Amino acid sequence: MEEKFKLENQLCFRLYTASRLITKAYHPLLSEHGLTYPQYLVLLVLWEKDQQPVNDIAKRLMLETNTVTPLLKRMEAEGIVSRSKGEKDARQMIVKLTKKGRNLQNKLTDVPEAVGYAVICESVTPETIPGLFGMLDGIINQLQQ
Amino acid sequence: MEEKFKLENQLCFRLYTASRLITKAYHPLLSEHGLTYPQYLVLLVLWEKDQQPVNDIAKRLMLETNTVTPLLKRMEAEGIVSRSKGEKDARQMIVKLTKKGRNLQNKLTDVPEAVGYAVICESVTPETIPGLFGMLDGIINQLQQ
DNA sequence: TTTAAAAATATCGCTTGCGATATAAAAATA
DNA sequence: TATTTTTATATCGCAAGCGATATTTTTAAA
Repeated sequence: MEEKFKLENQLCFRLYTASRLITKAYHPLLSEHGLTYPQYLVLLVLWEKDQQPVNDIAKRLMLETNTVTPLLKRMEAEGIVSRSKGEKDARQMIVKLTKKGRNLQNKLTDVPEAVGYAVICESVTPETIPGLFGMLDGIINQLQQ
Repeated sequence: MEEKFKLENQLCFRLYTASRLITKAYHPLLSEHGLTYPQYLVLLVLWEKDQQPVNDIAKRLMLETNTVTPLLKRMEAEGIVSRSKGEKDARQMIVKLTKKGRNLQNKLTDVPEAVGYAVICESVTPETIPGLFGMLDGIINQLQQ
């Protein structure tokens, strides 16, 4: 068997696994409030800046609109956001936090820290994380053509 | 807005995005041969060691069997693997490469290198990758309780 | 040896994620 | 102004992922 095909030598498999496992770590913290991880990401975006068109949210999360649109519809059904046609540009759908969506920030105040602690280990510490961020950002930049 | 909720400070979002984008980079190389990325991972596992029960494959990929079973069924339908009941243990399903499944290794010989080159950038080089692997392995170890 | 517990798969239901494509509105061009 | 192109969303179909649960077989315990 050639080295290049070994699972241990695959960067992608590590990223894929690490990503899935962290998302899993979020699960109990988020599902308690009826949220999924991608929905939480949408909230992070809207808490930073409310009232954004679908496209801006999708770009920020580097997702396609055909992923984000149904996601937002489910969040609308949950009463977390509202969606309304843009006034200047009738093509746009402006997404806005409801009171419930805003209040979730207080309820989730411990989540970032809890997950942060969960990943701390010998090779991942406050000192090494900036380097990790830099490499992941490098990969992301390289791949978003 | 608190720092802890900013998208830029989230490790998970970076992993999630990097993982998705690399998987996307694989897509044209794999779909050409009728494969998806998770199916390619199953092939990596079986090329290393053929004839494995579902559970061993799932453990190796750190996926649940309820993800792997349908995946393997689709691969069986494509004629890439065969599935048969274990002889010693009738609960097991032994997964075996077909000739087509084995031959795919030759057809995909350029894939690992192609994707490897695609991610090389200033912060991700042959010198820094071992450090990145170490940190991702640390996270993975930490999270698989 | 019955019975209970554990292990290996599988089924179900739901949310993502995305390629391909459609629709409607705005912008650019003729 | 009429037409074409671009942009913003949305729809469709399919393959993951996974929590919850069911089924079958094996192992352990009573």
